[in-house]
Amino acid sequence: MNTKDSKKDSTMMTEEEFLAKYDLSKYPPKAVTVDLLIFTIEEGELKILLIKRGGHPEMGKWALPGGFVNNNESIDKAALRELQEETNLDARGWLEQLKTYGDPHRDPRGYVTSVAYVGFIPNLGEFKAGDDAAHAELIVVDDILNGDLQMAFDHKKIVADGLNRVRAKIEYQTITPDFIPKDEFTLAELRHVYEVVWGKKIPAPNFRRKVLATPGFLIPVGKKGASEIEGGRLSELYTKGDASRIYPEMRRPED
Amino acid sequence: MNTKDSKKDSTMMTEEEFLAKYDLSKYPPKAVTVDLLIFTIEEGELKILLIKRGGHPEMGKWALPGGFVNNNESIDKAALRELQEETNLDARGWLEQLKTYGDPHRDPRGYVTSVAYVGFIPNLGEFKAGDDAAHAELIVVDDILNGDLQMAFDHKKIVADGLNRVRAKIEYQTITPDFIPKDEFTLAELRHVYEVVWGKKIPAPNFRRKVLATPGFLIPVGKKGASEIEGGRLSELYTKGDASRIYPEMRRPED
DNA sequence: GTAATAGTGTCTATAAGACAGTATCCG
DNA sequence: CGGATACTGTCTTATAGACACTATTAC
Repeated sequence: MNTKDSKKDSTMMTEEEFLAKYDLSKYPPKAVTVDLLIFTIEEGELKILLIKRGGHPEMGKWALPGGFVNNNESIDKAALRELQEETNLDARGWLEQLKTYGDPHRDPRGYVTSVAYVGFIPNLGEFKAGDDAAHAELIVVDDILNGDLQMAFDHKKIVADGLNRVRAKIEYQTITPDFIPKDEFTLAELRHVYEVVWGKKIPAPNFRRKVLATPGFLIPVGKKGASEIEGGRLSELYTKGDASRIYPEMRRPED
Repeated sequence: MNTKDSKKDSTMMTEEEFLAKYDLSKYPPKAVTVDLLIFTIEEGELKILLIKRGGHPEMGKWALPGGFVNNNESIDKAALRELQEETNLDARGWLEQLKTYGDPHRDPRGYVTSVAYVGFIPNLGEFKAGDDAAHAELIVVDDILNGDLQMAFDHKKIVADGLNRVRAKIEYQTITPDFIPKDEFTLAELRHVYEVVWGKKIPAPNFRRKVLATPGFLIPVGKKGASEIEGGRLSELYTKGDASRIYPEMRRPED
């Protein structure tokens, strides 16, 4: 680490240029926001929390909830704060960074850099009533991607990216129990999460074999629980275990 | 899409408040940078391009190459531009967004939001000589993570995240041919890429079976090529096919 | 009883791990 | 020829797909 040497080597850039290059004030400042993709399952359908824009631009169109990152908080922290404001819930379930979108033309007001987060909150319908949530609604994801719903900015693309992430993530991470609004659940309820997220039916016996063969995924409670739908045999209840990976991955049906 | 209705529903926020909330000038501007994690294989070792900092802060420590995002370019475009400046190469191989790091305290000069990109450039040693590359060097990744090399800011953490991404990515994406500096290559050379990135030995016969069983991964050229190392039988040459996924994934040895 | 769902068992196909044995090259 | 690497074949084990069959519940 001989800094003297490294300075002398700098034939292609003087120290002055180096400092100028790293002077924050000389470089174009940008707005940094977080956008939240909050998935939930309601009435057997995969939905996402959207807000109908009341101001311009893009007035009347649907947008992802979110807001600006303050100077005294990390981006992750800003995402959790916005989540709390939008849903009245602390981070239950699961929340992680998806991707950052930045382009001169995605917002007409200026260069907005927006860091998108994906999350999953069970039972969201009961809780959404935050300050900012006046216009908030749960919208069926399929209607966003394949319907004629008007989405603001590039938010339709972000929803598509987020859905891909969730669908891929549940193949190898044991996060699906967090998508169920109860601590104790049946295998049918867990299977239902996979079926709704993937939009595919899964053969029950093979699903059972796979999840029970993954050590630490599920812990049997020893009690029987009622099926959600009437009729049929009572089923065993399970809790989430401490394993985080499913290996080999859970396979997603093809068609 | 009745905008009149949605305005009337807005009991918790007036239109004025809404506009104020979305006025860019009222929110804290931040510097946005891109950081590049450029991996390469040189002399059988996995290395990454680093720059020894000639200015303060963190003078004398090693940092990821990168720079500020201009107002007339997207973040992706800025990453490609910096790549060109640092390596004198257009985007060969593979480059994708990794993650965004933003925290009030990660840079002492102010709130710097930095969008990290991971990439892989074969044969980098021959090309790195860009304007900004005066202090650039290829550093063995293991020395960064497990050695006593001094890294600036949170860049050690970013390198760790990037390595995990690359290691996971080559399990299911057919990007490894891009890590070889030739269009026509042998199976041993491809296997070598996996072994260096994972830091694990792979049984050759099983590797061969797996990659050849993946349709569209490799196309036999019909010629024989010399092994890199002296001695031994000549091997068949292959080109990259048009498949992008390996399914089921290539498994990474455990120990 | 019937209808409906939970759970078991099994047969088959696919894929991975391990490794012996053969082929082809260099010197 | 020997040494080295490329390639083939095969046996075993693990896992997935398909699906028949039994068990337990509500009515």
